Amino acid sequence: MSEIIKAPRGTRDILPAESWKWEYVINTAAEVMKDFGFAQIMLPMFEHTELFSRGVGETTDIVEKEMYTFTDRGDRSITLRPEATAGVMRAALENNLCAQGAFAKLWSWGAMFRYERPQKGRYRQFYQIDAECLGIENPEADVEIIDLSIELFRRLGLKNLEVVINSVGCENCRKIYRDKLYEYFSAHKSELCESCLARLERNPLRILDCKNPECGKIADGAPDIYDSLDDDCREHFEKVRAGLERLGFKYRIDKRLVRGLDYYTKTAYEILSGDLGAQNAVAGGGRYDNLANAVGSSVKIPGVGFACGLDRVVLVMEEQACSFGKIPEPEIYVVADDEESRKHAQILTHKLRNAGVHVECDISGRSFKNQIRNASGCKLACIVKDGKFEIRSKDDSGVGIVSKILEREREKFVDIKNVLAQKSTGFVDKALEILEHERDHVTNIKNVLEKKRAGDYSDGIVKLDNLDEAFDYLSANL
RNA sequence: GUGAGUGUAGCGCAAUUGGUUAGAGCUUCGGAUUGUGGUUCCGGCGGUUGAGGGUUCAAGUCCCUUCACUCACCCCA
Repeated sequence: MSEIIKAPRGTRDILPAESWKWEYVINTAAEVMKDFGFAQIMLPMFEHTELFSRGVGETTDIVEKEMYTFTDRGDRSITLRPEATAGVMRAALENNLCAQGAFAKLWSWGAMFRYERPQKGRYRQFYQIDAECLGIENPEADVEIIDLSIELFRRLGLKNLEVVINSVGCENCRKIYRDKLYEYFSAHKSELCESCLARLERNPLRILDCKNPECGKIADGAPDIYDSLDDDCREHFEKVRAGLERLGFKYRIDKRLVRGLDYYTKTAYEILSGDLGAQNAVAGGGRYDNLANAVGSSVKIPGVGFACGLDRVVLVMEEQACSFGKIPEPEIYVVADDEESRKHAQILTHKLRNAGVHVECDISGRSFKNQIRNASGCKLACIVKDGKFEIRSKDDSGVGIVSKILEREREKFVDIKNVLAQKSTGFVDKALEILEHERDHVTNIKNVLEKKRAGDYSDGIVKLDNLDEAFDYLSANL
């Protein structure tokens, strides 16, 4: 027991009980992406370390302490991707997807890796759905990306979401703002928490993000980023806002929203869920106009995109009891009695599956009885016995045996008559007991008869003499 | 990296102030029963109580170490 090797910390197996839900989410995402004109791109899960250290930013937490980095046999420094955007950009540059003013709308999904302490909604190997629009500076691209992410959640049926946006300005604005913040916070050094003191030197914007209430108070009085935005950035932000309003989206502006990755410029946004734990961001994204240059491009390739945490989406959907479509379960269960019947059952199952039907047939050697027990969940059961095929439909259950039950009832009434006639001790109770006991059967008959009145005259049991007939019947009656 | 909580059958749980052979339920498998179809009954499988050490006549229970999980900080999706 204790010797079994376990999955590494922060990783997990998405088991059959869960995986069908994931499939639904990914399929839904694929549909939304198609409707928005985004094409799928599949990327390596590891890249040269430099891509992330330069793209994401040397001073970010991701690069400083969260990357899975190793040296391969060729002495190259390799890193398991901690996020998707840098890789998408790399692929676009390498394959000239944005050459000569062309633009690309790309989406992808897959595993990301970050070395962090796991907790609710956070894993070391986690999954993201990711969409990027490369080569467009126009704010309408920002709006489309935000629209896309909201539409994805709308289709998945998520409730209780909040869209939060901000502008972090371009490189120039940010430099100016950064200096202002540095000046401001330097004057309050003694009141800042330990980590904020470190942030002051490296990235004062992060202090705005601090959840420490003391730091929060000081941050409240900090200079406003909007006073540092130049005309272009301000106009861009206004246009994004106007676009969102045009589409009827509600959003909140949060001046403290600072994305943790250095490449963001201008638009930054997050979609938060109230039904997650402390890790309440279900998606996040924004614009990154100088990522391309950071990873070595000589031409400027602007971009906007977002990433959505799949693990968290599934978590929230479960929390909110959202639909994941249909649970995959067999439409037909083929039950076999003896060795000879098992052979027929096997062939019939094979033929039905050839025809694209989800069929189950026992392969473990279960008893006839247990096979039937298992079949009871299916819409149709085909029982193979003595070379004959008997098909029973779940919906019509019991229809074929009405007469048998009625006969039984008649016997019961005779019993009651006898009991009453004897007038022994407690005879009334005994008679009532018999009637009570049979009440279920009576309502069963009632249901069956009502079905018949509704026009359903099949008796629920179809007897067929050979395999081909059984196949034809089953194919036609799904 | 820091803090708190939890580890007992495949799953979710129980076991008196430390006291006999660690128990039922669900699942699974087999049998009986019926209207051969979600019923009911009987039975089988299933455990080094996360691991290691200590205290004790005696440890699932107390102490230490370690590992894992969970939640939170940090940060993010």
